[in-house]
Amino acid sequence: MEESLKCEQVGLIDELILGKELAKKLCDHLLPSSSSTSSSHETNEVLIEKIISTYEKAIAMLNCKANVGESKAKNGSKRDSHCSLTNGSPRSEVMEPEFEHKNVSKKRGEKVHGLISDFNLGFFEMMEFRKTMPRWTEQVKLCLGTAEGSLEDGYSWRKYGQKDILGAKFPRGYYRCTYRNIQGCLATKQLQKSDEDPMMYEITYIGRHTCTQVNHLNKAVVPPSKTKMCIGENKHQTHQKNQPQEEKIEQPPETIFSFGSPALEVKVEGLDHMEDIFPSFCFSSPSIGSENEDNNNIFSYTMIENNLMESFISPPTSESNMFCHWGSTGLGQSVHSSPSDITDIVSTSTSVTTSPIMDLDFLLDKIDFDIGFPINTTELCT
DNA sequence: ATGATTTGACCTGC
DNA sequence: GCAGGTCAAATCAT
Repeated sequence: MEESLKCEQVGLIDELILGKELAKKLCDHLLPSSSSTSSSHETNEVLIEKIISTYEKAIAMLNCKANVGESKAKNGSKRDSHCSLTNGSPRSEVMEPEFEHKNVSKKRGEKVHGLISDFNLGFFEMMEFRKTMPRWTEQVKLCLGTAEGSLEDGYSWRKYGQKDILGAKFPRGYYRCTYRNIQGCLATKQLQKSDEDPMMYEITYIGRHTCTQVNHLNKAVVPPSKTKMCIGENKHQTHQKNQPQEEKIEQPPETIFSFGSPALEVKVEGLDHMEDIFPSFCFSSPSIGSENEDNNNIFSYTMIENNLMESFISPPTSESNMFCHWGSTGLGQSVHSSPSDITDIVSTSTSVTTSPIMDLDFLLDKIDFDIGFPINTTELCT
């Protein structure tokens, strides 16, 4: 049993490595600076197909493993026998032909979800996954004249519920990633208005985004740093008037971020590791890169899959390629965006750049698990 | 017509 | 049994 698991794991790793190699090859073909600028279209197509096939195999392996494991693990549960490739919804039932339809809630069993997630986790894996999802809380203060919509964090959320919470004046809003069904992204957040200060919101994020949303790179909420971050030109006026900056700086592990607009102030709590939020985009600066290097190697498989596939398959809609340009040597590489660039980027969060394809250096760096964020946070904060 | 939000009902864990 | 979290039909907005 253990051996077969090992085999699967090795096979999975092999597939992923293969994908990486193929992506590199493709990069060589596509990069203008590469030796072979005369890229053969056919060859590129073949490489792309191979890459896709590689990741499909890897997914299949994961599915196989998941389906085998879950049926054993959850035999006692009311919801057993529902191991299928669902979109992750606990109440979604997409049955494989060989599975009996049992114990389906009268109401909710009626509607069978047609969408099968690319994420392809089995039902019970999903449940377990949710339990272990990273979870952190931010406190966001809105200033006067700022619409609630300004709480947006660069990700696209869809509200799926609202609930009165015991002891809270205001109901709690439940949001999930808009791309949940399309890309299987399980990220959710809960928005709770503070009792004391209606302008203060507590946002609880649950789970990482595995979807490909480019907006968040422009508006990213939480660039990891152990110190306060100020992005933008208003870095000295972005805090609550009655709260000195120094006081906040000395409050690790809570992290406070302010943005170009004075409208928002963000505190982050409950984070053990910054990579919990940005598994693929650890905002390490060259100056702090070394100490965070280990953490930066953490990379979500689904992020690889989603981003990579999206890059090759989807039409180029990237808004932030200039923001994501890594040097090919990886971690802590040269910053293509100067602090002033970043100011521009943040302040024009809705602008769209016209870079035709996702930067391949960027892609490769991700594949190399050497992810660094091109912001020198310490410079910005001084 | 399509997608997002609202809201009452349902499910689960404590 | 209760509270929190989620679903999904109904409704609203574009």
